[in-house]
Amino acid sequence: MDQSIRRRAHPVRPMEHACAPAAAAHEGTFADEWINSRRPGVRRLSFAKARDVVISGSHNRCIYFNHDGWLARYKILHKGSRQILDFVLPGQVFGLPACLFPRAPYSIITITEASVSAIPFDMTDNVFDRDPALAKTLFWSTVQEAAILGEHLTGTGRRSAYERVSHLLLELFVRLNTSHRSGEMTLSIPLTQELIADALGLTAVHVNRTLRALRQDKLIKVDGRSITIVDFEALSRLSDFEKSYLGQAGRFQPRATEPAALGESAARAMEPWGA
Amino acid sequence: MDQSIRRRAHPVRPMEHACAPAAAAHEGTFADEWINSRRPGVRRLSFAKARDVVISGSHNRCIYFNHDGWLARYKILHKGSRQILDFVLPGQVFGLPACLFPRAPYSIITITEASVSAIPFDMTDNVFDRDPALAKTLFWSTVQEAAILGEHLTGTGRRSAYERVSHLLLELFVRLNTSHRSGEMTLSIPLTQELIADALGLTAVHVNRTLRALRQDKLIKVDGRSITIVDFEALSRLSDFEKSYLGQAGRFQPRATEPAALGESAARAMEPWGA
DNA sequence: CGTGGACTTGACTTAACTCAAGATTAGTGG
DNA sequence: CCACTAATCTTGAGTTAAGTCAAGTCCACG
Repeated sequence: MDQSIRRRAHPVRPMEHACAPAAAAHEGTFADEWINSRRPGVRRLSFAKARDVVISGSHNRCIYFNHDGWLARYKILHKGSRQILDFVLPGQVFGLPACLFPRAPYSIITITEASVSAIPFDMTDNVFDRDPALAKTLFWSTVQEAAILGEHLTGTGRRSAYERVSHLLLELFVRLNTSHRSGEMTLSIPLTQELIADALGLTAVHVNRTLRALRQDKLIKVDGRSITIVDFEALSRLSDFEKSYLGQAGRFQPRATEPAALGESAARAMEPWGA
Repeated sequence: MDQSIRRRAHPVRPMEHACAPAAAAHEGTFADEWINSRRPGVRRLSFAKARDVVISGSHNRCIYFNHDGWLARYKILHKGSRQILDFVLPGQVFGLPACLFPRAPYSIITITEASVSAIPFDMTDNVFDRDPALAKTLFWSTVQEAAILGEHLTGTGRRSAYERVSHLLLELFVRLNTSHRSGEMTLSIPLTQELIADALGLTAVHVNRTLRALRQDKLIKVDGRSITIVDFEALSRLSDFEKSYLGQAGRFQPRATEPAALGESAARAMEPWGA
């Protein structure tokens, strides 16, 4: 049966996708404290939906920590088409290349409302010596980013639309850590079909048809902006999904509002360096 | 011929080298000395053409420094198709993810004969403290890799075949530093049309037709394996080429056999950290 | 000097795109 | 809370860029 015409039981608002209730701006989360303890001068910022945080071609003096929103790294070509390189999920660091290169190689836009910490960053003041923990985190996040980009490149280069959409859903599923909640195979994502299309190098129209096909093949269910993975195994097989490229965690911190989890996850993020 | 069979023909010779006894060539170049002075235990290895140096899914205990060959990072999908993520040029470091992840996210194969240095690498022994220079180099090379992957992703996702081929040629031109030699717009590349196709997410047949079109449009000239850029400006414009994503150098070291150049370039590679 | 790899080209197919028009849904102000 | 508007989603019909299949040619090299 066609899931798309089912009425949604619960209206979904953007912030609810974002893994955390919107914290009051001044009410510092644990992540704030952690960051502040190492880097004075950190500012907390709130962005509305669809705001550019980093603009391609410009130079930045901050890197950012995303607390609770979704963002997208993207490029625009002269013909006007957009390629989304990757989505930035809660707990991820972003904006590093805009600091390292004289001109940021891509823009970063908010997909939902987002509150982020802007962390002053200057490579010339020898971060590697002064703050090795930060350096390691940045290193690790860059390594992860490269792995994800490689996987996305493989997708746009060699996978069919059907495979690409499947792969993206599985990737998001794993990165959102939903796996914990055992049987729960439903993910709530704030992505429009157009965003999905731009991430996969397809058109929105074709993503629509592809989702329909996946529904009809009983591999997924769609209910508004929430998607249920019906047959994880089949999707993995058909799309060559192998989650190891996502690393242990896939992100730096699972919940902005769960101090314990942060500590745990930060430790895990550092693990490769024996921290 | 059936493609899946042809693809399977990629020689896969598990290396007995993995940080094992040095194979050959004791005449160390300057690069050797430089690397050795910081990392004892470095071994010089020689690879024939079409040998896998890193195999997807395996774990490594070495990173590699490429002295003089060309290599390609690639993935194979279950249908047998191959996506080349990027080419490794002389002077580049590679193989880091195979050390950091339990399973290497991609394979790396030699395109030409190549002599490389295998550098024992263990994240758990706190490289960041013990050898900050190496850490910085690895960081920088990863940042560069991510930028290049992002550009390639944009290509396969949103550019036409015509644009992709143009863009690749310009990228290689810039990365090979040929720009120095003023008017000289000819580059000699060891790539078959099949390799180009696999890097761009196209078929070899279509790359062939595309090159013909570029020739007919008087944008390039092709003479065997050497290609001349006839109209750099036009190619840049049509393919949205903007070289800044390649960073200053694009690589760590221009020539393994040019000590002076190495020092110069290594310094430039470190520059972002004020080294 | 012949054999396999790389390159060419033609004829045909197809996955994905484009255009277009409705149907739903979400967001806004009154 | 409703009405209005703008996104977003959906589907059909026709187009096209790129793929597939096939049959050569041109070599480099053992």
